[in-house]
Amino acid sequence: MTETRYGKGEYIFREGDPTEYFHIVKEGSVKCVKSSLDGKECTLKVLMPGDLFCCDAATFDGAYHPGTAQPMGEVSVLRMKKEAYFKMLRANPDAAMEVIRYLGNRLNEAQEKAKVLALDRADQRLAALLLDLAERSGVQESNGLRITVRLTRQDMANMVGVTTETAIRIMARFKKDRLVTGTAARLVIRDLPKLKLLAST
Amino acid sequence: MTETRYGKGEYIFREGDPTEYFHIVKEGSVKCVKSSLDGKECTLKVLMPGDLFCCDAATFDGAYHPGTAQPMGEVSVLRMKKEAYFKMLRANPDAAMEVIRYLGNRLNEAQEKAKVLALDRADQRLAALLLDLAERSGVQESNGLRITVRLTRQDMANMVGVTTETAIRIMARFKKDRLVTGTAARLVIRDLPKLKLLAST
DNA sequence: CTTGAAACATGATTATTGTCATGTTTTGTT
DNA sequence: AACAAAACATGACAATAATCATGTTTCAAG
Repeated sequence: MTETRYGKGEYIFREGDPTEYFHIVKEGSVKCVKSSLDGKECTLKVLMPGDLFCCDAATFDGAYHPGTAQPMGEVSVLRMKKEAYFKMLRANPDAAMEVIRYLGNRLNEAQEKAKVLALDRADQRLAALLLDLAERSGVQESNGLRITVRLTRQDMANMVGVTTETAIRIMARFKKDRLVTGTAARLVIRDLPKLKLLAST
Repeated sequence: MTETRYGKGEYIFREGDPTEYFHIVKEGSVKCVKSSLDGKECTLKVLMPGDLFCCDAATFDGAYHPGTAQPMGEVSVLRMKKEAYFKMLRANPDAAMEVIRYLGNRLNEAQEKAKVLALDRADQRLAALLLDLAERSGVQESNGLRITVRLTRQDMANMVGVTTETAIRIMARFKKDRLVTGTAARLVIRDLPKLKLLAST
């Protein structure tokens, strides 16, 4: 298990690269991105410390990465040769069962995301995203729940399948309605209950 | 491993039911459905013989089913108590590794689906659906590739996140453009290459 | 072979989101 | 502090898809 550091502008791996390693996030956060032929991008998930690179399940059965892993700021990643990892799992039923549970959870999550994309309006999807981020990376502050991952409006847009302009407009509305404040550098959720209501209405 | 048969109008399990069994499709096909609070439904996947109920990954780590499994016509399903299945996996590294690979593939598939829902237009999503079905259940016939799963326009709508009317209109256009013919009972793909082109443009 | 229900179809209208254009503010770097 | 680049913002307009209404065809059960 070796540790590697990545910085801004680098890639941990890119869509189409051969899958040599199994990865875990140690420090910082990592974006999993897929792109379509016409250049549009879609961010599947933001990984946090402890996450396996599940957005890249190809590690488990595939020769090539189906998406790109991009550091958000400075990150530190642990990695292990795929073969060694598989050997370890085979010798260690507890670890294998743990991975099965983990993948099952990620699969449920991905399907929940597909449901939201299929059925909900843009503002509901964005509300759902903010709730997810709040849960996974929020810290309580005097004026609300601050999201510690730095996300621009464009990042949010890519995560919920809308254009940057639409994300900006919806966030402006959220701000007007006092649901959130601030931008990428300092995003604070001010009214969690209302956001929850919106996401599920 | 016991075999159970289900017919029209029945459910194999419903969203919210406790997860007691692990399931595999033996014969026929099964719809995995999630619904939102306001009654809208979304079909995540159509399972075919040999498929694990992966659309319901909760079996692997969750107390309740996150979606409903509904037979499409007459189906036969194999099932096993969850505990017995886990015990088997724990004792059998080959089987466990197989499940890990399987879940990895399903996860990639779900993420690909999320990407399509996030970035593509309704007609492209429908084209992609037809291609997927053709690959998984198509049989070559004189006039094209017939899809053996019986799918109404409404089923298709639920699978790509549009309304029934929109699915009907798009299918009508596809028919006019000689990409497909027929309806639920007998759906035939007449121009696979053009459909592929549309799906990725 | 009826008959009722489901599936398919189509038009008119509205809601939602994308596109393009342009301008301001913030941020990070030298 | 000056500057460039990125992020944020907003308006006008177009495209896409939802909604509502209504009618026809197909299918399956009795």
